[in-house]
Amino acid sequence: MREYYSITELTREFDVSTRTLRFYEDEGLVQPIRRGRTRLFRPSDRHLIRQIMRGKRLGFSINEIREIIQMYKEPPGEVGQLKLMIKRIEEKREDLRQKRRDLEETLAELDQAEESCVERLVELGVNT
Amino acid sequence: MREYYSITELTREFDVSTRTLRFYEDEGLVQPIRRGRTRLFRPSDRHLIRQIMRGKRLGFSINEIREIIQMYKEPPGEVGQLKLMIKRIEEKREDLRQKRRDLEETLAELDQAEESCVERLVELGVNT
DNA sequence: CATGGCATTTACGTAAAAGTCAATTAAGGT
DNA sequence: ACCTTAATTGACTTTTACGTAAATGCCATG
Repeated sequence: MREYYSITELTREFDVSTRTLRFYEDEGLVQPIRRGRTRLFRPSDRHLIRQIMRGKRLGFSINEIREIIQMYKEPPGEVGQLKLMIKRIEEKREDLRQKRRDLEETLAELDQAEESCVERLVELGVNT
Repeated sequence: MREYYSITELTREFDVSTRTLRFYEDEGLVQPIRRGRTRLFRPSDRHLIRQIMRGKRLGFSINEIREIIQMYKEPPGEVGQLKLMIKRIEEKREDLRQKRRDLEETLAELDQAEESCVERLVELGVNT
């Protein structure tokens, strides 16, 4: 496992701009350490970026992503906090399950759409 | 099946503002007919709104949603167009499959996070 | 030491997707 | 006819998530 990644390495890996990664730092989503002024991203930062990108693809806002990332961290020590966190995790999961239903429905409709197209091609006597 | 829906009925059903529905009309996503100045939404418009909301929850932009909606429409008559559409549909499906992978991974991590919390509670001797 | 090539900071810009507000207008009840 | 309520329009504003440009720093290499 590499110790550090440069900002440009990560921009290439995740296909984002340096501006974006600095923006995530401003937002407190990642905390690369500094050597002088240059940022050194650790594997943990890299993993966070991976999670951020996943969240983005799923249409979560930065704030939602921040919430989700909180959930991946060490569970809190206090009982009330723990119960609260479990509740929030359950909410997010419900959110994701809704997305999954949306996703399956959309996929199904696209399947149908494609079938119509293929049928149409057959009608037109195209050799598939 | 109802013939027409008023704008406010639909704002209630989908929990959006009138501004939003008018915005979608401006964007050409729905075309309610008019009686005088008031909009009458047909079941097809209602269905479109349902699809729009689904797309939004999945993080698609208005433009992407517009593209997807195009795909649900009648397939074009020309062979080249048909093949192009099939290609685009396949692309969107790949997009959705990626989202599905993201979703499953996120769900799995949340499962793990919750488990950690529950374990923690047990350690603290909380009667679950 | 000058050149090239990333990095950084600061500051301003912008597109998307609505929200908000004010001024009208139309429709329905009494 | 009048009043109220709901709907419309248009203009302006806001938020999010970065983009972009300018000025400058750091450092390796010829």
